[in-house]
Amino acid sequence: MNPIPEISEAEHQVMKIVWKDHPIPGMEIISELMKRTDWKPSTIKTFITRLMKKGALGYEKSGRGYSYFPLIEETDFVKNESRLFLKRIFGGSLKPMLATMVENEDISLEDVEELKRRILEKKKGE
Amino acid sequence: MNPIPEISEAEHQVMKIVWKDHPIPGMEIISELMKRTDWKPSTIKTFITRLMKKGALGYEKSGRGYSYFPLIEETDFVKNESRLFLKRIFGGSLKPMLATMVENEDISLEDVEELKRRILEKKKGE
DNA sequence: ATAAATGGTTTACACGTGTAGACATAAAGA
DNA sequence: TCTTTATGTCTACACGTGTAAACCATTTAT
Repeated sequence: MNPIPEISEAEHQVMKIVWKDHPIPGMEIISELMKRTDWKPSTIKTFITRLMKKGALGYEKSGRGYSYFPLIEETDFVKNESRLFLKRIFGGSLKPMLATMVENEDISLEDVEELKRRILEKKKGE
Repeated sequence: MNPIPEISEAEHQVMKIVWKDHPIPGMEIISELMKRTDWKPSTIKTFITRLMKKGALGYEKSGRGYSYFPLIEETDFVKNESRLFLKRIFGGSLKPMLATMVENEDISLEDVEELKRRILEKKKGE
């Protein structure tokens, strides 16, 4: 996986649309985002341009304009952000992070059982 | 807990020093941070000032200058950042987040057992 | 009392980000 | 073909952040 570029919050909104469905025409990105936000079309265009400059989006001709597609995988992005968060707030150690999350968010015993299964699965594969 | 102000990455470094030991003289914050970073004293002073403006640090006279202490709890900050992260990257749901973390970071079965104990403890207290 | 040192306050500047208008170009309709 | 319309590019600006020098006040040593 290529190094993930820095993606700002607003840009992330754009990426989420593109990850969901691509290649997607610029026009559709805009109308999709205008449902959820009160950004003007020019604002969204700026974000798309910036994402292309950052190497996060690629494009291809389609109809009157372009269609866009992701150049970075959502899973890679999520993995990267998670690592950064873990490092930034918990010095990189998972345990205190899990403790905090469990302390403050809703989680059931079944969820933990599932987690256990996952870990077993993973260890088996190694 | 009062609403947590936005604290930038560099400012967070300052907060970590102050959380560890307070009230702490400005001078000590500076020498402590100069060990870990290559920030100039003026840079660190800027961060301290901004944190005071944001209501994250308080101060009291001590010796020739001031000593500083946190106005927000580290646990509140961590809780807040965790929520924001969860919301931003995982739409607020804990389960996919845990799955990702477990998938990509090292975690042992014992850790999960401990997690289970914690949850039981918490549920008991409710 | 003056000078030096120590630490706090003001000012500065570049870069990313949120925000968006103005401008250009190409396609489509009259 | 000429005008309208849709879509992409350029320019703009304020605010936060990283970065730091310059300046000022207060204490301490000479």
